[in-house]
Amino acid sequence: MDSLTALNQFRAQVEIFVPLTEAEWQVLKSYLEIIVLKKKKNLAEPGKVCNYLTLVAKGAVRYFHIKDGEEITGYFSFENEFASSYKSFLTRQSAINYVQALEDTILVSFSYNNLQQAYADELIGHKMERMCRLIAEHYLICCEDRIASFVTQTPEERYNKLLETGGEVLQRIPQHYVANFLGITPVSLSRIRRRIMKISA
Amino acid sequence: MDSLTALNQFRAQVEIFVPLTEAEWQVLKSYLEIIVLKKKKNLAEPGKVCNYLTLVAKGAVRYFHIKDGEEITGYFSFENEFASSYKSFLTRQSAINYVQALEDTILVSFSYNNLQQAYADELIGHKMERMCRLIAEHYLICCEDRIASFVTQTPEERYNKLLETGGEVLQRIPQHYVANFLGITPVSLSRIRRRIMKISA
DNA sequence: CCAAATTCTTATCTTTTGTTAACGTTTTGA
DNA sequence: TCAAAACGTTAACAAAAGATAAGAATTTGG
Repeated sequence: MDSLTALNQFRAQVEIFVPLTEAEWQVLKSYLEIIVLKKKKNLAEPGKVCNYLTLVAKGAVRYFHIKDGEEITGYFSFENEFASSYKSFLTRQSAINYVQALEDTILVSFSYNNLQQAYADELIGHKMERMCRLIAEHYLICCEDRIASFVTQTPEERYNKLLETGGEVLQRIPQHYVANFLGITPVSLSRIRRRIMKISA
Repeated sequence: MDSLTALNQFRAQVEIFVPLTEAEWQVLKSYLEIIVLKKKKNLAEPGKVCNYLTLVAKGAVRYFHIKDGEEITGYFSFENEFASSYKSFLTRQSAINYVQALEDTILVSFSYNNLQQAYADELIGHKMERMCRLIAEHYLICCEDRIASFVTQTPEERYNKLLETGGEVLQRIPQHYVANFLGITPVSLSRIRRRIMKISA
C-alpha cells in the first residue's frame, strides 16, 4: 500500500464524520504523517508519552499491559479504526500500556503538535474540532457498551456475543488474546468453547 | 439551590475545559434548561430516546439495566459530573438503560435540539465544538481506565482501588449498587470486605 | 528445513464467585 | 407510628474461574 492510498483511506474515514471540501482536505492532509510499523514494533509503550493519534490504514495493533510479568491484552484496532495510547496522547503523561503492531502496519497519523496546529488553523480549525468531537463521541459510546458488557454479562455471554457479531477479532487474533479481551484467562476461554460446542452439538 | 447557583456551577465546570467571555456565556446560557428530578424519577429509560445531556448541579443519578427482572447498576454521576444516556442522546435511538435520580436532583441541561443550535451558533459554535470535544475526550479516558480495570484487575483489586481513591461512591451509595459497579454480586462484595477486614485487623 | 516458540486443549486442584435462603438491622413511606 | 421494604451479612452448596502443568498441533524464524 502506498501513501496515497493510505491518505485516501483516512479521508474516507473522517468524511464519515465530517464532509470536507477539496481545499479543506489539502490543508488537513498537510498535518498528516504516514507511519510504517513493522510487526511487534510499538506505537506506544509504558513510561513514554504517546505522540501520535493514528488511523490504521493497513494491518492491526494490539493494546496490552504487563502485570506480574505477563502480557494482558485489552484491545485491538483494525483497518479504518483509530489507534493511540489515547490517555497518554491527550494528557501528555507517560503511557501505561503498549500499543504494538500485530502485523506489518501502516498508520496515518497526527503528531500531537500537528493536531494542535490543525485545531488552530483558520481554515479547518472549526471542522477539526467537530470531527474530533464526533470521533471521541463515537469511541465513548463503544467504551460504554464494553463496560456494560462487563457489568451485565458473564464471560460466556460476552464470548457468545462476540461470536454473533462475528468480530474480525476471532479470525485474526490468537485465542489467548481474545480471552484477555473478554476479561478471563485463556484456559477459561477454552473451557467456555468446549461447553458451547457440547450444547450446539 | 436556585437556578442561578446551578447555572453558575455549570459555567464553572465547562470553563475548566474552555474559558468563556461574558458575552459567550450569555449566549450559551440561553440554550440551557434546568431540570428538577425528584428521587426515583428517571432522566432516561429503556425504549425512549434520551433527549438531554445534563450536568448534575445537586444530587446524584444512577445508571442501571434490567436483566432477568433484576436491576444491575453500572454507574453513577454526582455533583459536577455530566449525566445522560449518552448513546441514546447522541444516536437518537432508544435507550437501553435507566438513568434515575438517587436523591432529589437538579440538572443543568441541553436538550438535543438546543445543543445542535449551540453548535450552529455563529458566536459560540466553535467553542461549543471544542468544549464538547474536550468533555467527550475526558469521559473517554475515564471509560478506558474503567475497562482496563476489568481486564487487568480482580474484583478485590478493583474494590481496594475504590477504597484508596476514596470515591464518594462508598459514602453515598448502598453497597449492593457498588457491587454491581464492580461487576460482582452483593454477596460477593460482602465476602471481599470480610477478607480485607481480617487482613488489616 | 528444522529446532524453538507459540498456541490450544485438557486435567487436576484451589480459590473465588454465583445462587439461594435466612436473619437481624435500618430505612422508607403511607 | 408502624408495617413493609430495603440492606448487609452469613451459611451452604453448586458452578465457574484461576493456577499450574503436561502434551499435541501449529507456526515461526533463522
